[in-house]
Amino acid sequence: MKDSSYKEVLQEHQLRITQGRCDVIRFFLQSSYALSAKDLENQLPQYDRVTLYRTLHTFIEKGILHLIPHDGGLAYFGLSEPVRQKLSTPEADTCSDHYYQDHVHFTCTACGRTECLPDHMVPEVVLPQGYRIEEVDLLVKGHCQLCQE
Amino acid sequence: MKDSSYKEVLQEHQLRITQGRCDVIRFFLQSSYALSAKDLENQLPQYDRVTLYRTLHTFIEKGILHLIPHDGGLAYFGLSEPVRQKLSTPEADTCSDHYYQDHVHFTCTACGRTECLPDHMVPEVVLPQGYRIEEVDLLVKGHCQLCQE
DNA sequence: AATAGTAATGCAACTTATTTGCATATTTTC
DNA sequence: GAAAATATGCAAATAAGTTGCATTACTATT
Repeated sequence: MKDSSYKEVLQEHQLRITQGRCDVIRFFLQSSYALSAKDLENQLPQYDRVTLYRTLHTFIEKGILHLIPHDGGLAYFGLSEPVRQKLSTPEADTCSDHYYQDHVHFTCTACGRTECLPDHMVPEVVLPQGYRIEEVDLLVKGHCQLCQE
Repeated sequence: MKDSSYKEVLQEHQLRITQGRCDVIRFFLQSSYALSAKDLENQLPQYDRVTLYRTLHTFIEKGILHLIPHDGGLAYFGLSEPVRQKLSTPEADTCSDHYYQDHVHFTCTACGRTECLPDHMVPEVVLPQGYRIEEVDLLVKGHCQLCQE
């Protein structure tokens, strides 16, 4: 993966290109799991904690990352699917954020890791009159493939 | 609602009956929304923060409350459905925790409140081979009935 | 009803997560 | 390459949640 792809992602979102932001995106891209601020802190010790937090916020705002709902404690983040696709298959047309809002998140109660399961769409939800749905998250807990006894 | 009902709930879960625990249950029962530790702290200032945290943990362990996944840093809690039903309609048979694990949670992005929608069950989820599902949460975000413009 | 055993509470202090203000350094634009 | 705008780092603050320990309150039993 060339740095130029990261640059594109940042530029498309009106963000300045900095080493830190590229490193953060790279780290997310390389991870199959959702990451917390703590994870960034551990893996990118060359950057200040505060910078990492601010980068996370900026990326959430811009839609580069999404927040993954969880039971409390740490906040977890995942690369948004359009960005991951763009960076994984640079040839592909970015077709922006067409449908990929809602997918399944899986948290393993054994190893504690959370992953996005982008191939599993969330079934249609019907709510009572008067509710306007903006986003749906399906959170599954259990044991992942690696943690079966 | 008589205090005797709260007592029953506590007794059924092998917990000592204290004023604090009764007050916490009452507060959850009166609220249509999920509550955080902060909410308890504000509404029940006669109790120490630590006591409220411990009460929440105990109630989660015993199944009186359930944790509600959430985007932010705070943990949110809701009365578990069998308990709510028992306390709302004391005549009804408690038929314990038969099916009521998985329901829909709705968070309003305008007023910020989260509510349980116990009448909306979570649809069956199918994951790839090798995953063992233990629990499913469906989290919907949007505007609630009171927050339509 | 008194009591002994056990569990719950309050307080102080601690840890961990996250945020804010401000001075400095880095990007971008012209 | 200089000016304007934005990002970073540091220090310090706030906020959420936890732990240890002494004290108090509940419960089962006398």
